[in-house]
Formats: sequence, structure tokens, C-alpha cells
Amino acid sequence: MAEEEGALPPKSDFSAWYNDLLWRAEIMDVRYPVKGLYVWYPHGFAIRRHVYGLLREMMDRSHQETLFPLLIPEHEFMKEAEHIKGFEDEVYWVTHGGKDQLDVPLALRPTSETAIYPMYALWVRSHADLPLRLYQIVNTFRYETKHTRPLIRLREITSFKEAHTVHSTWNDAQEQVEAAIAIYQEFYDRLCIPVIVSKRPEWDKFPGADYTIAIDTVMPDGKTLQIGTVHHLGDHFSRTFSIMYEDALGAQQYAHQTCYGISERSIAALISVHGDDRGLVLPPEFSPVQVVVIPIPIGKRKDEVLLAASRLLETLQKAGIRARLDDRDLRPGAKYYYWEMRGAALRIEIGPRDIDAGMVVSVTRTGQRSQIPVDQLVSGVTDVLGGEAARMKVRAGEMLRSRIRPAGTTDELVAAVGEGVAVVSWCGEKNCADSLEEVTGGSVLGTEARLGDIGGIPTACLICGSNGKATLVGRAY
RNA sequence: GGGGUAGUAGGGUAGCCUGGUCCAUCCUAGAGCGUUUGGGACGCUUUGACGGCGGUUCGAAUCCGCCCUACCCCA
Repeated sequence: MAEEEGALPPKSDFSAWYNDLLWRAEIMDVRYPVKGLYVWYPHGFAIRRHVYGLLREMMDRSHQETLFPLLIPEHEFMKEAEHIKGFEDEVYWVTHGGKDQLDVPLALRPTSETAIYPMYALWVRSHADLPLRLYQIVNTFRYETKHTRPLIRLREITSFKEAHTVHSTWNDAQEQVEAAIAIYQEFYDRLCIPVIVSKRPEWDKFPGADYTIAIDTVMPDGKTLQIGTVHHLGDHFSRTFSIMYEDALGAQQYAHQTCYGISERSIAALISVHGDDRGLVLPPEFSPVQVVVIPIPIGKRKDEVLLAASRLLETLQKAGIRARLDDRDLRPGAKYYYWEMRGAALRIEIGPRDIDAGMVVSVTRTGQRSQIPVDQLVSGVTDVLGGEAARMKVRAGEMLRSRIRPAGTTDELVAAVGEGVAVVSWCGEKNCADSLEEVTGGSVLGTEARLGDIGGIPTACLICGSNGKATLVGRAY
């Protein structure tokens, strides 16, 4: 069928859809010849730039940006016992300089606590230095043994935004945890990605943390994707790295810390949550091309149409809209498909008919069609685009809610995890969690979920029947 | 962690068992020319590959070994 030409696999076949979309929409090229490392196409990188631009802007309100080295000396990396246990199997080591073996092996950071905290020990002197809130956006390396996936499970995480804060007291650090969660919620709200916030179980918390709050979303195949974490580090690291301050009374005190991060999984979620069978769909704020102008140049009025189109382009660009003119010698239909694949938020068509009417045809990526008078182009475009994000937010929110279901019996649990996320009652015992995971093939995501009222959840642990609390179970990426 | 399956031009494939005119083929690929253009245009010309390294052989996409990479399924 002609309509099938160049089509993506349907989104219902999510894995195939995702792999195909990545290169067809020019986001990532997966052909780099090293496992787990992928290349950003310029178009994908432009999406990243807009997403991380927002993240940076939000972080800058209460943090300062910094940059620490990629390499961490072995003796620093090996200081914090729990931390080592959590990461040592995934660390790449630089052992040679040229042909010489290094005296001190250097770790490629899998995360930067052990790079940053020795410096924090030097920088923090007094309670007046606190709170200290820094972040950096860097690449990190993890020797993943599981199946790698572009943007999702990587050996080089190219875009890790990690924040590291220092506070006087445990409670101050806890407040920072809440502040960080609020930032991340706002961030994902802007991306129109609905999230689930919950507290990870003990065995799944960050190595060296008091507790971990995770932010998950649900992918189109019903599996959850962790797209942000916030860790309360207590004084574990400050004791290890001697991060101390002199309090108001002149006594030396160990500081309390938090750290939290977001990676390019945010981009994976953005693409996956909103995309459709025709390709990328992006909130206009993050689309590299917000408006594409497509001339419909028929016969002898070709020059006239092209001139009108380039005037439109100029008007849009002057108004600060990321606009492009597609004047390639292709049929208009081919261009529509091309830009839909790449997630252009709005298409403006102009042909002889439109010129005569003093109007242009506008079609949003989600299919809202209208006509805009040429002399009100900018306000018309702004209006039409303004509604897109809200529509996407509603649609994605409904999708997420439909994937979360309470379960009071084992059958309901298995069914719910098959479709998405189950909310069950769990007593808190590891044995019962193991059972929950075993019958579902999923994992216990967390407790204390901030979901509003789910309702319909018994208080008795689904496994053992003793007193339990609401717990999320799902299959995770 | 365990098991499959596969890698041939930008993409998709045939050929492989049974080494040799294999100058293979198709396209939504690239370059060029012309006709075209309101939802994936057409004609002609043309470009371009056997995942990597090593081995066997007069001769390897094809046989052998090692490695790399990808996808799927199961703990």
C-alpha cells in the first residue's frame, strides 16, 4: 500500500518503534562500533539542548553550575564502603599512560561523589558556607553487563545532570530532598511527562544513602523507566571524606548531604511518551523546529509563492520562533511526512490559493488544522502552539493513570503488572517483596507513592497478611 | 547471568550448505539531467558492499578460528 511507504513500525510494537524512530527522526545513530555508546545526531542533540537548557535554567535558580574531572584516583574512589560495593563491578579503570602502568589507577566516574567530596572537605569550613548547592552536567561511564539500549541503558551516560548539596543538619538535607523533588516534578511537568514519585526499598537505594526517592514514568509497553533520583546521604560521605563545619558555638560538626540526578533518560521518556505512529511529537518548547513553512509552488506562480514563503519565515524568525523554510524540490506530501517524523510542532502551508485569500494553512503536529491571516501570523502561530503542550499533558496523564491499578489479590497483581504498575499492600519484609517480584516478574518500585488517592487497597500485606502499606510493583527498564 | 538469531552499498534483501563470469537485485539512499509539485511524483544516466582480524586455497561474501556489534527470548 502506498500509505505504508516509509512508515514506522506501529507504536504498539514499542521496541521496534523506538529503535526505528531513533534513526529515522535523526536522534541517535546506534552504529558506533562500541557496545553501549551511541552518537547524537545534530537533530537529537538540538532536542537535548532545549531540554537541558530548561533544566539548567531551573537549577540555576538555587544552585551553581560547576565542573569536576572525569578521572577519580583509586584511593578516593575506594573510601566509602557501601558506595564501592554498589559500583565497583561497573567501573572502567584507566591503568596506563602510554606504555607505562600508572602508579595510581584512575576510575572513569560512574557518578561523581568521590570526585567532588574531597574538594568539598576543603571548601566547607563554617556553617556560613552552608548550604552548598552545586551541580554539573557531564558524561559518566558504567560498564553495563545487561542489555544496553540507546538513551536508556548506556555505558557512557552522556548527559548526567548531577547535583551535590551540603547542609548543617539532617533535617536541612531532608528539606533539600523535598526541594529537589519539586524541581524535578516541575521539570517533567514542562516536558508534559507524568511521573510517579516514590521511596525506593532499602535494597534498591543509592549505595551510601540513607534513603532514595525515585521518579519513574511508564513507557508505552507498560514498563517503568526511572527518570530521576534524589538521595539523602545523611552524614555517611561527610564522615568518610571529612566534610566538617564549625557551628555557631565553635564546635566541629559533620555535614549532611544530598545528591540527585537526571540523565538522557529524560529524552527517552520525552520521545516515547509523546511519539506516535508517524514519528516524534514534542512539546513546542523543545522542538528544534517549531514551525516549518512549506511552499506549495504550482506552475507559473512558483516564484511568487517562494517569495511569500520566505517572507513568512522572516516574520516568524524575527519574532523569536524557531522556524524553517523547506524549499526543497519535493512534493509537499513528502515534506509533511518528513517533518512529522522529526517532530516539527507546526506546519504552515502557503500556496496560490492562500496568497489570494491572505491566509495560510496551519496544521499542528497533533493534527489541529486552522487558517491564520497573514497579517496576524505571529499571534496566530503563538496561539495555536500554546494549546499543544496542554493537550499533550492531558493525553499523557490519562495514559499513565490507565496504567496504574490497585491489586488486592495475586491474580489482580499479576494482571496489573502485565499492563503497567500495580499498587498493593506490602508489610515491608524482604521475603514478601521477593514473593511479589517472583509472581509478577516485576520489581518492587517503592512505597510512599505520591499519587493522590488510588483507593481500593487493603491494609493487609498481599503475601503474608500482616499490616502493610501501599507499594508499587512494576516491570522496570 | 543463560540461551538463540543475525551482520552483504545510506536502507532492505538474494547468494553461502555445494569456493570460480557475482558486473546480483530492489528502495523511502547519494550524485546528475529533464518533466513535475495542495498528503510519500516520474523517466533516464550514474555511485556504492560482502562487520573486523587471521587461516585454508591457484582462487573466499561462501570453508575454518578468534574477536566485535546488533536484535529477540528466558532467570
